[in-house]
Amino acid sequence: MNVFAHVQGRIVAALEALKSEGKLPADLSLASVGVPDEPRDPKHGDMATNAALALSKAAGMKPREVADMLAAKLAADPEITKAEVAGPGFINLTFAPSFWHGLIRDVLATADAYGRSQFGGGETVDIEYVSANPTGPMHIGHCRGAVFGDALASLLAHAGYKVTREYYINDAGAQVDKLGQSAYLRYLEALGESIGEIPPGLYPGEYLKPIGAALAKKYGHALKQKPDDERVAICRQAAIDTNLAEIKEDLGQLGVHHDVFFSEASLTKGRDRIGEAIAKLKAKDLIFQGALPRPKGHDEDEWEEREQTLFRSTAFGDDMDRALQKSDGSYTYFAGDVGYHYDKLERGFAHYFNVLGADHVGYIPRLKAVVSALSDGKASYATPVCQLVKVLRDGQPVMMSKRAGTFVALRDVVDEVGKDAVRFMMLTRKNDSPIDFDLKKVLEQSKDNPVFYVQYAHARCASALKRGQAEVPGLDIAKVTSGKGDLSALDDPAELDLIRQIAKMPRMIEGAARDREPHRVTYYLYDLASSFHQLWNRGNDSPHLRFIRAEEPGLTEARLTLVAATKQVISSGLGVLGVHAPDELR
RNA sequence: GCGCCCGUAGCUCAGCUGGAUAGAGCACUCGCCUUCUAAGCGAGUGGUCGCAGGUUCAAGUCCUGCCGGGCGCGCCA
Repeated sequence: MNVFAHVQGRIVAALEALKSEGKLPADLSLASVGVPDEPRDPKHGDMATNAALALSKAAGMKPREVADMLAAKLAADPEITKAEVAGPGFINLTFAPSFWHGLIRDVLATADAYGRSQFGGGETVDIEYVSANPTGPMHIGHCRGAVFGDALASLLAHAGYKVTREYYINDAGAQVDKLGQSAYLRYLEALGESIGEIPPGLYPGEYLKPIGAALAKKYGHALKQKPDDERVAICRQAAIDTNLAEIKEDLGQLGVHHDVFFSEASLTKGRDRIGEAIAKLKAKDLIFQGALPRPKGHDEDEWEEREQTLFRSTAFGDDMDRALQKSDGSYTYFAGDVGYHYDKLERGFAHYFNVLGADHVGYIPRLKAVVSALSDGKASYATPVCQLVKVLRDGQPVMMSKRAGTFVALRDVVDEVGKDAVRFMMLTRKNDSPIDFDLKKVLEQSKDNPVFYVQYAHARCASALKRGQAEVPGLDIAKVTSGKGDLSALDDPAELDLIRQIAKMPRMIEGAARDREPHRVTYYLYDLASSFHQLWNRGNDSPHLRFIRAEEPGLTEARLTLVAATKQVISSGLGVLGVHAPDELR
């Protein structure tokens, strides 16, 4: 149950009643009546609605006038104990404790389904993320997009969308040819030949050595006899396969899984989807032969004008038209993306997401142009950008340089701090803000470390339930965890605060899904954990507030039911983030 | 030069469909352990929400301009 939507329904019903009583104009549109909000100041009650303010103009009445009528109507609702008009025309609502107790029962009855919604209406969504080139291991820079894309995917799934997670493999083009050449050198090396330095432009990484060794084992000296392009093709495929397997393993350790791995090379196998896409664009008069203008910031003498096949992306707001074929006639990388998006559109999703790294922002206008052109502007296509991750150790930047081979491998980080910490920390910022990721801090077991703080709250819940069962003889734990017990003893303001926090989850999920902001889940969980820790510690100063009161089984039952509901919400919230909710911390 | 993003407390950042007195953590000051985990909790100090206009009953939030910072910008991938 989403209590905010629930109360909105009550408000609309009250307004309809006023309309039929002739107290409000019968033709008054209630579309501007929003979801009630939680007031900033708790003294203002549990929820506030600005309905009177929003309607007064259309109703031709003073805001206070509308508010007074509406408040009187709402006060008659048995769940509402107080409906007061305040300020310019807000109505502050206070609910009976039984209203909140019902929510707790609902949480436990629906369990993991609490917080889920039908917001997405079963619409299909395709999310492309990671798509790291299979030319080497994953490094820390890839991991933010991986975690963000994965969390966004499960968030949307939670909010009622049907989600496909997709990875685009760049296994065609010049870079993978260079990869093949590099692997061939490592193969020669494995056969005992002296290869010297890896030439500039090729991949010098150590990770190609085992690939070369495997090739040497499989082919012996036979590869050397084959023609150049054939042996490079063999080495290329071997390197791609191995690298991709490594990438999948790295992603698996991070808890990231894709439904579809789409090969760039496959675009022109069987059917030539690049050609088909270009033909389709050509029919729309968006393809032409021409020369690109010299971009600003380039000297005239280093600029050579060339005639080539271009896509008219300027018709869609891009800075310049984009090349589809190189001067030698082969496709550009962009042409591959044209074919790929053509294929995606053909598969027919309601929404498309393409999670990109900060270094790809310049690429966005042409992607949007292609999708818009191919779908006649009909496709819903978004390209969330993940900003850079700055890796620190104890406040000091960890130097990263591909050339020096000192980039931070994703696997090393996951091995060092664990999947949960990496995932949670990557979601503690909006995707378009840069992140500082401190390897030391995420291992701290303290309040400074939000991962720990939230997991600790969950562990405390588990501990309280366990002890309750052991220490309170008459306690029926099944009654507690199913929410079937008597909750009337839950009336302390601190307890009701925690319940109100729990009540926010469904709305939070919908808002986060609507705005594609998984980071809101982490903030929510932090706040929820904070409310729980607060209540727990109230028991230090005021023993009568402790969850477990051996001499009062009824009270214990009610309080532990609240604990069980808290545990449930933390657990399913962490589930959206792909972070484990442990029953105890070591 | 152009495009995108960011600018909120000393620092790092939240702020949801515009709503009442702008929030959290860190840092700083003070208080709390014979306790269901003090691996924590409470209180206090601290802000012209970059600047200037505009829309609105109401702007940190929407619009315009400017200032400052980040990223990107030919057939690379």
